[in-house]
Amino acid sequence: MLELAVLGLLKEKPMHGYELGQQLREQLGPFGRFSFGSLYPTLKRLAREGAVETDLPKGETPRRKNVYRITEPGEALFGRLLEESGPSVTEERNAFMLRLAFFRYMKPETRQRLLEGRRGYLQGRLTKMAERMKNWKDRMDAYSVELMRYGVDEAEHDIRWLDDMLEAERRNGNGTTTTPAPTPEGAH
Amino acid sequence: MLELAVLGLLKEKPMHGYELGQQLREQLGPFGRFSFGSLYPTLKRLAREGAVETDLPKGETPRRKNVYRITEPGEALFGRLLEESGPSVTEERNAFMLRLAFFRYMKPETRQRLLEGRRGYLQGRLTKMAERMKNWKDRMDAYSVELMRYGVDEAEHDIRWLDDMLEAERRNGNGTTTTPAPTPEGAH
DNA sequence: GTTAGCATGTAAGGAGTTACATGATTTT
DNA sequence: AAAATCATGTAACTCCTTACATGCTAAC
Repeated sequence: MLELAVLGLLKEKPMHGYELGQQLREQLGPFGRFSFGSLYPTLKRLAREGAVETDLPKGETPRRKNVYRITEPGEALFGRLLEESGPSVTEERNAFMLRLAFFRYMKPETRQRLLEGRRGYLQGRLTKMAERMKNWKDRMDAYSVELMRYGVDEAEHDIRWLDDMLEAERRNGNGTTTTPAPTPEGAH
Repeated sequence: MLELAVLGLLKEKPMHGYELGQQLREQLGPFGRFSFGSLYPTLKRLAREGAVETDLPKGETPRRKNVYRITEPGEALFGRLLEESGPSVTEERNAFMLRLAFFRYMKPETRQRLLEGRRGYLQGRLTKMAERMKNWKDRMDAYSVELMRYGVDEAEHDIRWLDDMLEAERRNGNGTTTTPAPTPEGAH
């Protein structure tokens, strides 16, 4: 999570830790909040692994602004983290939203896979919730009902939203790159 | 988090671990997903601490359905966890939503405090995002823009939603009953 | 000249996951 | 009788937070 976010932000431009922390808050907003207590160790680890590097003279103890930039192995790692998306990515909102922030770096088919994956997950939740609403002999209190209603509304809203994004994906050359699959669907 | 959820669910009725797991998924839906790998140890810990109990003969090795029920110390703990809400509760959606699921157990003033707290937090985010949108000389790609738009829309939607709930709180006697009661079911 | 924010870091620990392991019961 | 799902549990581990500690730099 943090690793992916850090690498993604460093892809845009080299930054020092504190600035990265600010960018994390600004850009990802509520979808992924990290403290400096995890950010700095993550940067050091990535540096140790060679995924990022800083321009320190030699064995200098840096202090005051260590600017990191992503390396080629780091780019490769970023790519792997971005593509390797298990079910957690479609099921956890924050994980999905973080990926969305880096959609521009994805292959069109990965984007589509993710969008459809999340859509499917939400559709499934919606079905389950509808069932649950029907046989709500469950004496639910007003607040639980409200919580459930919120969940249903959000799922419906997000499905529409995902559909819009999927359509936009299709409009913007999806056929230019891969996806040779004919898939003879009827007219639109 | 899990502790609070478990105690809250056991307040409604005694359950065994597996059933608790199902209820967690059903009732809390996407706002808080827990695995059995954390649920069982949590139950054992709560039992050790005396917050929940099961009706085991003596030192029997249970296996197959251990029904737990909340104890008085457990109720007290639940109450404490519910009231002791730091900024994380207003800032983290899942934490807030979990509280909402147990709103009926809260004092009206706690409910109001929480609703207003979250409203304030969202309002603050909205202001920051608006600023950021204005000076978006930041060349943001379409996906990041979409992510930001989603965040703004959601915040605005949630603020309206919270306002509705706050008004409903005010309408329903703010000083009448301290517990709207979970429907006392006369059945056995 | 002192408060606020910038900048970096570490240690201890909390809270949960994944993966594994086992066996009973129900459904097909 | 096989497969699914019910039911419980443990061990190792991941990831991140909290709290602490330090010192610089800008603003008031």
